[in-house]
Amino acid sequence: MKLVERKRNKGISKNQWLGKALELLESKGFEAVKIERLAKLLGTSRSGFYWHFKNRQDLLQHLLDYWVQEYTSILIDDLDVKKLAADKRLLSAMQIIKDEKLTKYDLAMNAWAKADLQVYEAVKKVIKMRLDFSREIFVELGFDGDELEMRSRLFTCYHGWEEVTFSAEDEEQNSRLQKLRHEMFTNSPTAIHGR
Amino acid sequence: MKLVERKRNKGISKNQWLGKALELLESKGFEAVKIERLAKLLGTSRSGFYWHFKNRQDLLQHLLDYWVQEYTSILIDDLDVKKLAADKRLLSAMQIIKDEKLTKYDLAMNAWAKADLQVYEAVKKVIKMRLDFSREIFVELGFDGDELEMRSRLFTCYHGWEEVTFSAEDEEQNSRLQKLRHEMFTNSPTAIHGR
DNA sequence: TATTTACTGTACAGTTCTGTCTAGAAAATA
DNA sequence: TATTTTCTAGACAGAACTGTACAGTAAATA
Repeated sequence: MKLVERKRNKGISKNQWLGKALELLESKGFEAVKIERLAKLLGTSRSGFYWHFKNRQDLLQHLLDYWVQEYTSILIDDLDVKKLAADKRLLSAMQIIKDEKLTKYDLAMNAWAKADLQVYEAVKKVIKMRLDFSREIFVELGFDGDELEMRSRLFTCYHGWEEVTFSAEDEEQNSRLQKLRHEMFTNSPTAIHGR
Repeated sequence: MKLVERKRNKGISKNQWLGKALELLESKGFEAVKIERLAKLLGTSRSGFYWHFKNRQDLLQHLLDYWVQEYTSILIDDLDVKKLAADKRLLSAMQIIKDEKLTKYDLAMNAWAKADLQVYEAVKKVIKMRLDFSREIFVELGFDGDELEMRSRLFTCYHGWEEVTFSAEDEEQNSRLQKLRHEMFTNSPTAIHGR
């Protein structure tokens, strides 16, 4: 499923409605995703909307499905990434999350999840997928028990929220910090060698 | 400024409007903070609202001010915390953030910031305050340069989003993980002793 | 060519919200 | 006791939004 692409018919396609909805979801939150606003932004009337979707809830369900598919599997199921050794995989993941903006809709989805149980379940599932991905890496790197869990959480949480939290001003510094973070995460267990 | 407290008059006080608004902001997002809904939830008509606030924007401004004051300074300006040595201060901060739920409104505020420049500025300021707080600790612990920056960001980001990202099921495990995290953060520099 | 698919525009009824105004009323203060 | 403060209720006009219905149209397909 690729948004934006058209079936060379004439009017506003389903994907164009979804695309604009996603845009609005990100910039103004889910409560701002109004059919009337979408229509105005697309320069059309609302009637076409109801040809594609049953109602507003139906649209939101589609948005959720799209997000779960395109912003989680894309990294986790990437065959090229899977082939890599654990520490290269960790570095690669950091880079892909950044380059592909995989956390672009995380804020909106998490805020939405507070108000909608179905969204909450989806967000929970996505976090579990990401945690499992991280855990697999840290197991291969020789960690287990609390050490494994601590590192997986720290990695998952940081790379999920870095974009939201810090403005990416100094690209050169960010690249150095990423390398340092990678070293810290792949370092020998804190509990054994630490202190 | 304490919300909830009343001036033993009779009706719905300014703080009661603010309190309910904060509740709604957290659970449903800023777009859901509607005067009509607040009135219904408080069991009154909307007229009193306009006695306390100029309009909806005025209410939102008050919410923002309240958040900036009560959910950032409380830790950073805490005199008891300030007295502690750096590594104890780090541990203490972790605990206070959790116990006092200092990140309770972070999600809502960050989502709101996407749509409102004033909110964006406030959120940015809060992040800067937290980063400065962390940096001070890591300087005292002997870190500098990229190592200092990396640790400050990792700490600030993780403790800002832990609550949102992970469900706090196993309290005993969480406490062990917190200790491990503390050890990892206070460990000798990655770049020098690492590998 | 005839039919189906994929839409568009307009109109309607109904809900929820906004801000303003006016007429109170009870509690606090002078 | 008189006045001021702190509210409440109800009505109004208007904007924004919801979903439904219906008539029409251009492109794709049979």
